[in-house]
Amino acid sequence: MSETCTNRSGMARPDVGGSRWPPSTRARCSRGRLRSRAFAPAPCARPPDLPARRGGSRRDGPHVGPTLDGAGTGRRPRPRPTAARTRRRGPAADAGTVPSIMTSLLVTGRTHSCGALRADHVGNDVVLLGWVHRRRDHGGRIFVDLRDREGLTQVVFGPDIDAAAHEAADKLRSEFCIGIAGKVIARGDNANPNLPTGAIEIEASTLEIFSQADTPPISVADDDRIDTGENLRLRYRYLDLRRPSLQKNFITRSKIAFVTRRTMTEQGFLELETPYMVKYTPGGARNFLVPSRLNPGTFYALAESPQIFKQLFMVAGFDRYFQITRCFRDEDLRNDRQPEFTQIDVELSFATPERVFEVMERLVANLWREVLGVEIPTPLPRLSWAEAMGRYGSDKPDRRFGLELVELTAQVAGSGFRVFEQAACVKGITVPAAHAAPLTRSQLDKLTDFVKKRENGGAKGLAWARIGDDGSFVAPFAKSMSEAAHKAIVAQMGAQPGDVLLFIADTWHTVHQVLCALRLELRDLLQLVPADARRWEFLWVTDFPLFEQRDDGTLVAAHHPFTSPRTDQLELLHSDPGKVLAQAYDLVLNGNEIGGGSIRIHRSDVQARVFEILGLSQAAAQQKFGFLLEAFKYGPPPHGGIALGLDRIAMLMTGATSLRDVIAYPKTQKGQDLMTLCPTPADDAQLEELFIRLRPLPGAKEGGESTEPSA
RNA sequence: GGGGUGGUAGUUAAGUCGGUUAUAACGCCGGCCUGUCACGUCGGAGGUCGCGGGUUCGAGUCCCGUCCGCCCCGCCA
Repeated sequence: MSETCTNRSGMARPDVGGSRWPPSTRARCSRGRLRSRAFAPAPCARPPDLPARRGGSRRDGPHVGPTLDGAGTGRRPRPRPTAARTRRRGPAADAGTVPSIMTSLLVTGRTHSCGALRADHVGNDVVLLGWVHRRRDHGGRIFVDLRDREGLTQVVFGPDIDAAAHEAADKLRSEFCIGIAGKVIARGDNANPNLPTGAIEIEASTLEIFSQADTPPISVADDDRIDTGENLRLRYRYLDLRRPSLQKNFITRSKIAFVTRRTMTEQGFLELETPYMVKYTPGGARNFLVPSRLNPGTFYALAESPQIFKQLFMVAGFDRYFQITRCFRDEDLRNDRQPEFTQIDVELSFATPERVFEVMERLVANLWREVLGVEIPTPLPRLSWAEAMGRYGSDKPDRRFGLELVELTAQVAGSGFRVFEQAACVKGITVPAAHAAPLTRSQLDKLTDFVKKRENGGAKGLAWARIGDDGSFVAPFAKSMSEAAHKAIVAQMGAQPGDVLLFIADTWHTVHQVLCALRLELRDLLQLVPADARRWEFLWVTDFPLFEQRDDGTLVAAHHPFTSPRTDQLELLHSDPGKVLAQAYDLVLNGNEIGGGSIRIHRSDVQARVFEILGLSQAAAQQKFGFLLEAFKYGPPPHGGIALGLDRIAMLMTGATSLRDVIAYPKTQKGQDLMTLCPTPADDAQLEELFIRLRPLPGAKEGGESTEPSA
């Protein structure tokens, strides 16, 4: 990267060219004092009418709370907004003119949420507290949709209901935070069937404005109607989070956490905590580093996961552990990846894979039943890694649709078609006639381009065939291939008239990678999974390979180095370690990996052999994991566990399309928090205390530019 | 590190081949309105076209650089 010095300041002020703050705030800085006076609320003169006293209160005049212009007559000098950028709305109350809290509806408290009232409540005197969602002013009637996290309730103001409250309601604007007191009345013919509270409304006798609001940069009321840019949403995250759709997500997320805690506790698991600041572990995901002031020159790492600590809990005899915990990984972000994320972390002693599955299946069943009202049949289906790869080309197959991969290598041997004959592996997908209509010649050309792309696996090409109504085999390469091969392919793929057959011939790896990508592309292209279909295809993928081979031929742990081989394959560990299968498993939902785990090694001889295969010397293993190996000298129980990605589960359960919609304060793709403008350079004094000196930053000019934030 | 895509009023977007005063909707401000519920209606204000540089008589538009958002590869369970 060549932009880091400017980049450093850019981190502090992402939009270096423009002003960081919206015009309204700039206006506030220069004219705030004057404007504040104009909007100074009147002190509260008398206690509010409490609902119980409402009957006799109207004559006394309502408590109108602090109003915008005192008496609302505009007698106070009100500076005319002259500059283009001046906003109408000033900041909230000046200090010193805050109304006495003793007179506030705050003291009365709310009687109901804004989503609670129904026809049954007609006649009740109620107090509601919330935000102005929308205001509709008809002169003699002002309607306000009052919003809190539970819903919307229509409040109506009128001169005949309460003149002063009606007059004050004239000043209400979007997102003012207010309280109202009044009587629930039936709406009769005017009921709004689109609102759960639509059968009733509140005739407001009291209005209290807790705080005013500038015109918000994000329209809370329009919620899903306007797709506000991600940068604005993140800068004003607290407004974004006011949107009912996001509130729903976080209410769901909270339920998920609650049901998890209850279900795990019911199953005998203890909720135990592990440190976030831990020993740096090389390998795996990149760690965030935390310098230690008390130990100059040394660093903690932020935990990638509680992995080792939960295993030590097993050594400690806690038997069953779970934790809803944050994990930190300094890797590039994605739509479904954040640098800090939350895991449901689980470990149990005397574990077998089935015992882990049983526990997690109960959790899944409870979550879907209690959060979504959906029954998930258990046990969940299982598929070995080898079968998943063979049938779907993926270790996290989306099984909401078919299009399974069909092995054709044997069928095309000796077919005469060189492209197929010479390939190490040939596989195909059958697109049934019912879905094949969009696969026109030009569309097939596009799919050919698709499979050639590097990110999709980089196949050399896509071979296709169409089965004619008479069963004929129609393909560009048909004449290059024997009739017998046509028949063999059709038979193997179970092709019917009208079907379109797609083939990839290449290395085993390429064929599976490409067909996996192609399969998912066809899912979207042919709309094989309707977006509104709430289908939940869970799957355990089991028996992962213990090791993966790197390009240089060395083996690395596919899961992590403490993963146990299958007990029936300990011999292979010596004879052919590359073939050893692990007691490792993933939980997959609709093509998303939502969890993964393994049975751990508890035998020191097996662990030693695995380290040996990984090329880890005894000394190196001792240095990295000495404390764990030492612990395993003292009677470790056989154990294993799993971690579920809470964020991804929340994303799928809420139907959110991004992790950012289920994480309250997420980071951007560059890992920045646009609301707090983080990260920022550190004070030199702070660095000095840590004995840290910055190296020249990439792109820095000689002599170095200031890295101080310019804001 | 790489590929793609976007940045125009408070917001969401349009802006043709480089050419008059940069449009629209919503929002905002003022007036009217007693049954709306995305209220209606009349009037008004509102722009550093992300930023910097260049080409040109002339740049929102073309070129170079840069910042930021998003999607993806690499990376990462």
